[in-house]
Amino acid sequence: MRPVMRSDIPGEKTVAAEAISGPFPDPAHDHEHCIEEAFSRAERLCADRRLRLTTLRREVLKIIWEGHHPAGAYDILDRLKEQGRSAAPMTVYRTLDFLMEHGLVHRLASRNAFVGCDHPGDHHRSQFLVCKNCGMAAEMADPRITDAIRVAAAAAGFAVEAPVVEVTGLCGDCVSNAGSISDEG
Amino acid sequence: MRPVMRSDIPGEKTVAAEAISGPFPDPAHDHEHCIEEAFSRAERLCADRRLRLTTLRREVLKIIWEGHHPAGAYDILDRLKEQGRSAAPMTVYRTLDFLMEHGLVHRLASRNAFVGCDHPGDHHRSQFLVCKNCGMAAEMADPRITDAIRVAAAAAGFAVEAPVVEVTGLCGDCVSNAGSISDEG
DNA sequence: AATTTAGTGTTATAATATATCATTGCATCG
DNA sequence: CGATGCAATGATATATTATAACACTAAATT
Repeated sequence: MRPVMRSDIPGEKTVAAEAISGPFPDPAHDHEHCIEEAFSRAERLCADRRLRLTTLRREVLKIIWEGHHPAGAYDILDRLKEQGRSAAPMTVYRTLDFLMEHGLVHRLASRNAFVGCDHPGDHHRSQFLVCKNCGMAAEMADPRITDAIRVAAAAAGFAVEAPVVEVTGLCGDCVSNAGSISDEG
Repeated sequence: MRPVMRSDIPGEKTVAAEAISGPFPDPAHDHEHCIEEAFSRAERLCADRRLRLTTLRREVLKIIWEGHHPAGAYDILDRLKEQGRSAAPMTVYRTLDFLMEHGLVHRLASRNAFVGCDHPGDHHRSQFLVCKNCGMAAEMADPRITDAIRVAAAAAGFAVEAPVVEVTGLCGDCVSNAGSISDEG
């Protein structure tokens, strides 16, 4: 409920402060921490499932977690090449398939782009908010949305399997800064 | 929310019977009638707005309304060519842009495909159910879904502009016929 | 070590979508 | 009516996103 405010400076940086404030990260949050967390989760998940978190997979996961902006497959490819890795589109798509299969990243159908998931593992039903100004994406798992969809679908005799909910709009920061330049991202 | 039943034979064909039964059309419905209705609506809308419903636009709209299955841009292109029309991808995409701009068709981002809209005009917020077995798509405009999304977004300080809701699953018919062959479409 | 399987490299191509400029056709105005 | 302007279409080229198929390597299993 609390609006994201630029005045929330990370100084007394409790871990929780970054996690529970809402789906969008604070603009001033410690992103290195996000990345570290993403890797701990990925490592734990792969260990549990006896999966191989190879160098390539780590590299791709890292690139995706460079920001909270969805990354296109060919953007990822370019970054891999910059890092000296010989890579082709297949390299990227195969790796993304692996990461998606295990819930470590999601694909945004409305943008043909990929974004990291901060609670991988369970095959959850999530929704995405994507700011059309700064490009930031946030994931929610709101049961009221899921339920509303399931109920409406059921009324049509339809059995839901894979709901896609991707909402374009303006994030709190960009609403506040409305009118100013659009190069936040 | 009466289930769709094959026993609804079109004989005493009230206009309403086809329209209000739910988002999915009856499998035995009079589809010619759907097409006619789609064209009356398109003609009325274009007349109202002083738009030109040209031959090309009619052709594309007709192709899209050949069924309730989303059609890919290149499928539409192929059909146009079959009809003797000289056409290139641009032809199709331009025409689709026009039809979408005026709400006559919608694009399904999760399928890169286009489907006719049976209540064009208002810039409505609709949701789509797409059967993964028979491929049929149905449009809903359920305010509970729209509201749930808006409320959840607002809690994140996010202002909704364009919600994309596209649900894959099984339609009533395909749930009923579950286990049988999957060539309904 | 031999075998098997998962992962990656590589090349080619498919599928979807847009940019740009030329041409045609329709509407309107003088 | 013909000149003018603009909307629509034609046509060519190219960008962007994604997959197929096969060869090779590395890791796990025996």
